[in-house]
Amino acid sequence: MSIVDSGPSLNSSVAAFRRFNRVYTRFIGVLDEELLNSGYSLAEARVLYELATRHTPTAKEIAVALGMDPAYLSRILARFEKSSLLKRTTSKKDARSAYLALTQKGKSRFEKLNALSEEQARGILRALPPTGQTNLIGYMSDLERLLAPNAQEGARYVLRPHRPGDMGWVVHREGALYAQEYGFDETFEALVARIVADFLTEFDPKRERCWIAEVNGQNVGHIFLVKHPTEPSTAKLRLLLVEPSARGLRLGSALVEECVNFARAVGYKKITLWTQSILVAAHRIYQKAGFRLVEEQANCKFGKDLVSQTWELELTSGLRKGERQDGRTGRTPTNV
Amino acid sequence: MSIVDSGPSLNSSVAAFRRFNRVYTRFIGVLDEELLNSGYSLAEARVLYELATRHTPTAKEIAVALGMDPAYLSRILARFEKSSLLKRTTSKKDARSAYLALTQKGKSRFEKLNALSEEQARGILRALPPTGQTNLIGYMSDLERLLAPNAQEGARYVLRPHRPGDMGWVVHREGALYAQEYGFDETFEALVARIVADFLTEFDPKRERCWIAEVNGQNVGHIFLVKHPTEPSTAKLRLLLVEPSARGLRLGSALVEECVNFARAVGYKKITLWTQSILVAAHRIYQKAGFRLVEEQANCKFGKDLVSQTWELELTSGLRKGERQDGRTGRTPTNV
DNA sequence: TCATATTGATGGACAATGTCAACTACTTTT
DNA sequence: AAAAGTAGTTGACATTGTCCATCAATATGA
Repeated sequence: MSIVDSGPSLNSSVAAFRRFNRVYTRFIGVLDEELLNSGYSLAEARVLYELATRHTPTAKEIAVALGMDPAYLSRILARFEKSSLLKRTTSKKDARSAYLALTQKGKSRFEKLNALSEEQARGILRALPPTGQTNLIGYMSDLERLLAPNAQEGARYVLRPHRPGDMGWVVHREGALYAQEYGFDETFEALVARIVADFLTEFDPKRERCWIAEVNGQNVGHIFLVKHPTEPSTAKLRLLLVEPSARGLRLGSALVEECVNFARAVGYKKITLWTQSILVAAHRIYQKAGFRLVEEQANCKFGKDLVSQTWELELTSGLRKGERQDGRTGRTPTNV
Repeated sequence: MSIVDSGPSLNSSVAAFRRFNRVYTRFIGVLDEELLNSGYSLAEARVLYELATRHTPTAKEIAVALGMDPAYLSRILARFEKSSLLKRTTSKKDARSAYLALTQKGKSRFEKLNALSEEQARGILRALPPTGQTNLIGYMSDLERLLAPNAQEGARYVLRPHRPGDMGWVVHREGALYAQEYGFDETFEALVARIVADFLTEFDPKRERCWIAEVNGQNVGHIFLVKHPTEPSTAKLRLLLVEPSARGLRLGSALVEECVNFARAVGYKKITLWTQSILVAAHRIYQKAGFRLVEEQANCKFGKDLVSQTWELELTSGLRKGERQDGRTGRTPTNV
């Protein structure tokens, strides 16, 4: 067929790109159709959304945001005002424009519409298997980032304690990621499984903790702080991981910092951690947090020749959160 | 802000999903706007596209594909015919419908439009760095696959052996699902973690196996067959799970059948399994596969009062795949 | 076999959606 | 202070899409 491109990869990328646009146009069309039962047209619904989510916008602002004809918008706004969903206040700075704000009634109408759309989205997400859900959201935010690189602010992470299923997820990601990036074999995944099993069965909430990092409701990283098996005043930091998709958020440092603060708060005198020499990105994080490399040892593990390392951080020095031991800041430790 | 949901993670997934839809709606809008200089309306362009890429479609076919009002389509087609872009041939099978085909002129018009859209796509892709390009296309086709799962096939599953990361996934889903549906506590997840750790470290490929079920590339179920710890001629079936999203595909039976066939093939005489009385759906599957309940025992596990069960299947009877021991078929076992 | 749906396609009427250009009332620039 | 520009509005109008009724052909079934 002559329409279908042939040849090298840009062409087939173009074809894939266009096909996706067709499919997604259709998909959005179906979503929108369902929302049309709400009594508002699509254009109205979008305007309502912008009105509700912005702080006293002007008409211009909304027209630009939605790529909408100002005349058309003007009429929609007039309609909203007439049915008292909207109040306009003429700007004092520029008497030509007016600040727009929803009335109580307008807000409640929006809430209804919003709930409808949310319910719809929820339905779609629930119909997918959990990995499908995670992937969907992941791909979407990746795409979004590629298409609108400026509006990045959406990527804020949240740290939370572990929940049922999280330990399995930890094993899953450690196993998959280290196999993919460093060729570790399945004995590594088995080791992680044992570590988390022990963590769960011997968990001491007062002196141990796991943090899970989420972005957009998806797990993107984790870290553990556990008691040292023999030394009561020493804690072990374990299983630090940050998903490739979440790199660049300083999430690794945030996780380590969280651990160190907790360890200090519950009275540990020292934190040790065990890692591999090839995990260079992690070393920078440990270093910045004040850990020092104290031991190296070559060994053959996880199907690879590796050099394992032990790092330590003394907590007795009176250093506070944010201060460094690596000498890169000029500040001297002060009192506690 | 009152629109932004708070609370558990499905909500923030929903928010991400909706945000993406807004962003992409806008993006497609911009793309479409540019194409409007071609002299054809959006609807016309889409119809033209369908006409060009299908083999002598009927109007119905196109209306369905585009989710379009048949009357509206009818008018567009009439316009096309009038400007001789289109030829209609009344069907001999059904004189109500007509086969549609572009004329030479129609094809050339389409080519122009197509070239325009292709140029546009090319422009967008070229503006991205090469990795961005690859990623974009990758994310798009992944998304597509998730949203429009293989239409003609329906939901077909694939069974495959385990890969790195799969054991973690097993723990994750067992932990999350049993916590959610039956309120099991974290000791259950710990138990599963130990089981899979042992499976990995003592794995005997000749006599043991794990099957992972996939639908659309997403894990949706699993099962394990392992050696009995003491009886060499006995196998243990473990960790059968089917995701809620994949129920109704007879996946559970397929997984058990796979296990039983494998056990028979490598010479086991008996399969036992350990389960809980509350897992009723699974029992039907075991029963259908010929297992019999041989023992029940009340105990307190996983934070619940439970009755655990042992089921057995004898493999010595010469039964073959597909035959039953429950007497529901009239067939008598034949030779093997 | 004959009455009764059902289906594919179309036309009329009409509502909704969107566009263009002109205009008002202001603000900024020079 | 004139000229140019901007936010918002209005009228006229074209486009786009929807609903309903209808027609002819076909399928269904007592």
